[in-house]
Amino acid sequence: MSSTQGAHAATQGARARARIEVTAAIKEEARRQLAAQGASKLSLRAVARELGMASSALYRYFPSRDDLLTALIIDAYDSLGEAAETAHTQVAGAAPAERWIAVCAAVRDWALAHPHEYALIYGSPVPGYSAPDTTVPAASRVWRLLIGIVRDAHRGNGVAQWKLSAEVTPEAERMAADLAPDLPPPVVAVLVAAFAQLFGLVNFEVFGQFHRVVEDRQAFFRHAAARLAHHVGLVFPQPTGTGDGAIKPGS
Amino acid sequence: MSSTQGAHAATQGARARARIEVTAAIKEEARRQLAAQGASKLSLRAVARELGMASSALYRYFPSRDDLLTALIIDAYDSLGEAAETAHTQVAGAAPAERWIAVCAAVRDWALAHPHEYALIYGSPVPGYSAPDTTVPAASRVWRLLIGIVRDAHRGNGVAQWKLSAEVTPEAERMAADLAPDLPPPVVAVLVAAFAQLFGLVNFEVFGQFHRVVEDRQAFFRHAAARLAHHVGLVFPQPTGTGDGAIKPGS
DNA sequence: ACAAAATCGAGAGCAGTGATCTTGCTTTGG
DNA sequence: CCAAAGCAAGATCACTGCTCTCGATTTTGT
Repeated sequence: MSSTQGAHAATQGARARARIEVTAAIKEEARRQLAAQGASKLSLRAVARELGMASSALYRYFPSRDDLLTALIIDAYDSLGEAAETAHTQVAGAAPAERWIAVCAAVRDWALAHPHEYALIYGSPVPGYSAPDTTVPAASRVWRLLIGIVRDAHRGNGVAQWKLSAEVTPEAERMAADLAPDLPPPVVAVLVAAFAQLFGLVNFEVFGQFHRVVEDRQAFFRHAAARLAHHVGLVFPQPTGTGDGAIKPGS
Repeated sequence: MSSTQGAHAATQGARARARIEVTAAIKEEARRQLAAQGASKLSLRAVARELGMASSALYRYFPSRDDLLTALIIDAYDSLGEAAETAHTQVAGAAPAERWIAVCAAVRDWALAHPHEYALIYGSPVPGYSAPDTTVPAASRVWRLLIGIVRDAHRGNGVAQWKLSAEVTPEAERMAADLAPDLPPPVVAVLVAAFAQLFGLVNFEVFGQFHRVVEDRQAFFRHAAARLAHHVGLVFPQPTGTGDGAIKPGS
């Protein structure tokens, strides 16, 4: 039928190829409805209607509505991860603190551009259950990115001075062993917290909690992200001065 | 019918009294279903069924399902605010930093005890739109609490040393004028960010994002809340030492 | 190459949902 | 005491997720 019956379509029968095409079309339309009306109004029947097929036919591709949603969740994680990675590679040469901020800003930008998909992955889980383990690899891309930045800083000299009188708790050691065995446990603990706090900032902005509170949200976020970077120990290359960040809490 | 028909029920006719009783019963049953299955599975018909009334009768009390939800949202904000305030008064005499941590812990505890109600107010907005302005007063109770703590610290001597080379941005001045004119703008800016970051931590924990990452979440949260307190400038009364917090980033 | 097996699309149908409308009944208030 | 307003119930509409069956097509085994 279509003109795509070229020479390189030999991988498995034409039926398998049609299957992934239809699957992609379903996800595409679903994503459109998701972006338009949100996850709660995503309707299998409406997707089928828009695609000109019977609603029952959809169940050949996704066993249930929740399965469609988890597929969209994985895609959203990947989309966010890719956006973050792209932003990161574009500032690959910069200091770790700059890279940290760039990645944070990329996360924020993506979230603001795709609020409903963001809500799908970092808002409240839609029906009430948590996503299956298949989402884990896609979800950890941003994790890896930020951990890598701190690791680079730790190896190189962009590193923080962490004169840590901070106790090495057993929990911090556990997390460090799991996530980044080459980093000092207190740094890992702070990093994990910073990760959650980053998404707290994005959450408040995307979900309108900053309405009538913060106006220049771009600048506000940048400052907060910079403080977060400073918090995990990343220092900014200072043109003049002590080499410390702009904000210096404590005595 | 009930035994509550005492002498002080003279306020308005018995019909008005029945109305608020039925309204309360509806909200109670709705809250039960909400806690049991989450907001997406909250069904008007099921509530009516459980209450032994026709589904259409419910619309005399709540014009739509969303109106019921917003009523629950306001209640949830109030419940959280009350829990936080109770926790705060119980440590009224303590140092600001201790009180800060107590309030943060109360927020976390409440969220873990009422995950679905928490998701209603700090997760992604259920249908896709943000709650109307009627929720604002109830929502700001925790805000006021934390601002008050920092204000107390600023007035008293539990205060932070904020040797702020931090620039006073116009946005920070705006927020300070709106939220706490008596506080230095940079403190207000950091406070607002800390607020969002606090709920980022709670979000990750309630929504399972810390699964297989953080195990001893109680201790982890306490440390993070302490760092947040330190971040907004609150210092801990140190038995011995410099008077600084346990964690000292920067040079 | 041909039959058997797996896959697919469509339709009908079930149980459930939010919301509206009409019809009587009860309480209220002049 | 009787009209007016508030209330509950039933029927109904348009919609949802999901299951099942039944032909038609494709793939696969021999």
